[in-house]
Amino acid sequence: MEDQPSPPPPPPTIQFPVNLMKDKRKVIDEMDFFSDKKDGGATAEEANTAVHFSEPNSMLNFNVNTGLHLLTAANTGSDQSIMEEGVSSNSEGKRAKSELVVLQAELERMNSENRGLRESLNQATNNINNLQMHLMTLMQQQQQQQQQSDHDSEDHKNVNGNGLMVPRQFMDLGLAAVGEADEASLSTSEGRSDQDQSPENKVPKLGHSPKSADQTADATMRKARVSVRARSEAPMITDGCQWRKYGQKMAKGNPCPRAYYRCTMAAGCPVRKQVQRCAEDKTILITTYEGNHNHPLPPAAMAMASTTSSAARMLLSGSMPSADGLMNSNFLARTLLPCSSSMATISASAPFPTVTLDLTQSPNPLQFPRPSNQFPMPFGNTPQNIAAALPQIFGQALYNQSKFSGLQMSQDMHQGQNSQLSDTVNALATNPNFTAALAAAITSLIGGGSSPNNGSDNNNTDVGTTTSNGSGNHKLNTSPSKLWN
DNA sequence: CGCGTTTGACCAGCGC
DNA sequence: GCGCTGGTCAAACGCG
Repeated sequence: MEDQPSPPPPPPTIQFPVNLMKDKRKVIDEMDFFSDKKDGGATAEEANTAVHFSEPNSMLNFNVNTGLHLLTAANTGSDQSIMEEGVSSNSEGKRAKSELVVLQAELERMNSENRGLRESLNQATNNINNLQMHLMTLMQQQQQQQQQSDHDSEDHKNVNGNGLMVPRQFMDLGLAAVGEADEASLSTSEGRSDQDQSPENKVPKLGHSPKSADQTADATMRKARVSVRARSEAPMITDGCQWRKYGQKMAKGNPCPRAYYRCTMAAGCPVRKQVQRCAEDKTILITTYEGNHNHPLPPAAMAMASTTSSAARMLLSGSMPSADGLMNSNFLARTLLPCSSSMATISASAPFPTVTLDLTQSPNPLQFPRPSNQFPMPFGNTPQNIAAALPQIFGQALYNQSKFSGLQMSQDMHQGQNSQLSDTVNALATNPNFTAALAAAITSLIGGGSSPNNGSDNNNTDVGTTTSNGSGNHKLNTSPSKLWN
């Protein structure tokens, strides 16, 4: 795929730079800095940035200082030019020129600051990714150990008695290539259909030969859904994909119509989503995803795909007909957010098994020490960004959950056997890096989500989408009332 | 004129 | 079989 270029225009497939570049509020702020006369605002912004990311301050300062240095140089130059102009007798022209030079210097300074901030953003993003990868690595190591023990116990099968579920299948799922490899791994390399899909674990009416197992897996995956609840006044959340609306229906029991969208990033992509406002609280936007993308995805979309596929897999793998076998939401919640609960719930009573990620709840349960300000960058504060960033936070967690749930089932919830896993989870949960990053991100998301100002249409920042994504969303934005009635 | 949205029609599944 | 509901299709429409 296209590696992200870093030219000034926002790369079409990368979320964060797009956010940064397109966040109009940010631009306005910068404009304010500009007009306010340099130091005040910019310094505050930089300071906040440094605090937020707990990045090596030196690095940030270095970046910023670079900008300031350039500014200083520019100013120096301007001073010189002013001095030179001063030799001439035309004071009016001199003043005008000096103003122009000052403005140019300001512009240059702002550009430098933008560069610095962008670099900070990239660093923060990398840090987040690194943390996720680190977490993944730990999980996989843990999982491999668990596998081995399970494998040993398999030799003495039924010693454990239950042998309900073998978590192995979860392990092989790579998060790295969620996009296209997602489906591939799902249908091919996992080889899960034969083992994992033991009759009692299968989704009803599915499962035959290995070949058909692929198809059934797809079909099943398409049945599994991930629902995201987020407060947003925008008609649709932006999640990194391009969507085309193909229908709208009035759903029973809800005065708000339900809109149907199809992924248009690739021909034949089976992914669909439904967007509907909550009947009780119309500020809550419920977006339900279904299916797996059959094409490469931008990072933001990959995150969402990760979420959906992970959730689907979780459902699939734990897919016993009964709900109780499927989900132990307490465990899931605990796994997901050790300091919170009930942000992720799973419903088996729905027509299709559905994972619901609820971002509408108060951030209070999160007791992480949070940065003084919100994570400013990768996910700005907008509802769209919230939704876009959400899977990045939860996708991994859900993915882990899927493994945990499988483990849990396989071990029949014996705490003794889970202790190792719990230790890992606890270790991760108490890892300052992990918790700080997670907390900052989540609090940012939730805090932003509940912010009343965020739903304004000008927040249609096309988070991480290809630039043309705006077209669909934009049009919807122009007539949000349609979805509201 | 192309593309995306709108919207009524159509179809399938389900319960009675 | 009938009606209800959810989901999809496709012609009409609107916008840039």
